[in-house]
Amino acid sequence: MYLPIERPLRLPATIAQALASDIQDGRLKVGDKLPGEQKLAAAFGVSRNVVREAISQLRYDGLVEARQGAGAFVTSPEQRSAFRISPECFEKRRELRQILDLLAGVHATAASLAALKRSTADLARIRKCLAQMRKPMAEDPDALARRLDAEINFYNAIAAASGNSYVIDFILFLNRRVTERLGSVFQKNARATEISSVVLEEHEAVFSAIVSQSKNDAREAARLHFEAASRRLARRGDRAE
Amino acid sequence: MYLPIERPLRLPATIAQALASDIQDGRLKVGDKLPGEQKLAAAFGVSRNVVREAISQLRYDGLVEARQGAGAFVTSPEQRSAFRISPECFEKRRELRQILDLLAGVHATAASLAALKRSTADLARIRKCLAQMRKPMAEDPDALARRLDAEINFYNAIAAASGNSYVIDFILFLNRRVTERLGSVFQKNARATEISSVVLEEHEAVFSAIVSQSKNDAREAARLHFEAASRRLARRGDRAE
DNA sequence: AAATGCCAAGTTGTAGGGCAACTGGGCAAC
DNA sequence: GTTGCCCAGTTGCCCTACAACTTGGCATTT
Repeated sequence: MYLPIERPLRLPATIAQALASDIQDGRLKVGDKLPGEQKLAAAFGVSRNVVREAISQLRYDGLVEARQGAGAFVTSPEQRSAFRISPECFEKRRELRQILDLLAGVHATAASLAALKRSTADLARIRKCLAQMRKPMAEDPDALARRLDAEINFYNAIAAASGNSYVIDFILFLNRRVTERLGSVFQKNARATEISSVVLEEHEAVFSAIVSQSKNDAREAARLHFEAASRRLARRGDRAE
Repeated sequence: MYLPIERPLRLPATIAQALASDIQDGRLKVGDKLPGEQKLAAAFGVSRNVVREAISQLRYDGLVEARQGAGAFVTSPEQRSAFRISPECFEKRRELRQILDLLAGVHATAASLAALKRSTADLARIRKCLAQMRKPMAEDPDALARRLDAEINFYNAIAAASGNSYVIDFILFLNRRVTERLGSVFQKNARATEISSVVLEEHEAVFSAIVSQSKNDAREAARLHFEAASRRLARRGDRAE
């Protein structure tokens, strides 16, 4: 019933964010030297350990580079070692649409690869997810969640069949977050407990293309679904906001 | 002339990798509690601070979740908060091809969006990069590097014109690494100081589609270029390895 | 017996000190 | 001018201590 209460950010994370936004907003430029750990500790009023953990996170993302004996320096954007999408990015609907655009291309690739490489076991798993989506759902509070789960599983299964671990990880990484957020959007116009026949046809088109191993059709079908999803999100946005 | 010598990994990073691979390889399953920080410190023979920094990195990536007073627990893969591609992934040619497949889809999206939204200023920037690629290069040691730079800049400029910050970041994040690695592959058959007319035509097709604002053509042209690049890499692999 | 309140051990979070390893700049000797 | 050295400053690592918190068990109460 109740969600776990939101815990305040720890000190290292707070300081890491502060420093990261200093870099992002240009208050610290590429090549600049960060203040020493002792000075930062004094400035933020925390111990040096906390500052060290904060800088360790920045270094881990490749935002800064620490040279022992010299200091920590802001690195150029090209050498970041991670592509991070923080949870807040999913809040704004505009951001969400941009992420959906990015996802569309990756899902298209995944479907295309899956059409090429799918095993019969892959096919069985995907078919099972599709059957789950076709089935009408009971009208209980979890109906929407289960519907979204079914769609996630379907596309995760397709990604898994692609055999490309980077595509798999990327889709696994984004799918649940995006879908959870989409769910909260849909929930406002609370009537979407069932997958509309239009959407279902989009999914089935992807599946049948994978069955017949036609990679171009699969790519197009996946792309069309996610572009349509993006448009549907925009329309709901027009109505709701 | 000499490259800076390779520095050994710091202790926290080493321990973070050890723990991460324990999770990756299933020695620590989802929901498991990690050994306490003191025990880990004793086991690795380091101080608790080092262990803390290591766990801080894992937590930052969402691999584990630390609850004060309870312990650190392995989280499920879906809630990872970052998509990370470590530098080693670019070493193996097979991995590189998989990354190229992923990139193809994203670049296709970028080109498509760029065709829709490009301003005349965007167009000018992209055109300039294209001209840079057309120009024959002087035969000096840096020729290959400059050639690759020109191709990076071209596709970075297209990404920038897409207006989608996630697409931009993702492409900026991957392009340079992939291209550097491609460069070292090409360098072995040292003769690629100039962009072949075939490849140049692929680039020009992308550009002209963006000029004429035909998003479908742009998407296809970009996809075809990166798929062709992947095939070329595979062929070189056959010869060289 | 069941529910409640409380305590104690264990764990993570933060503080603050200290030393080793290293860097960069200035200075003296050559 | 070049070399070698020293020194202040910085990061990397270690140590101890305490605060904040969780968990499980025990005692108390109902």
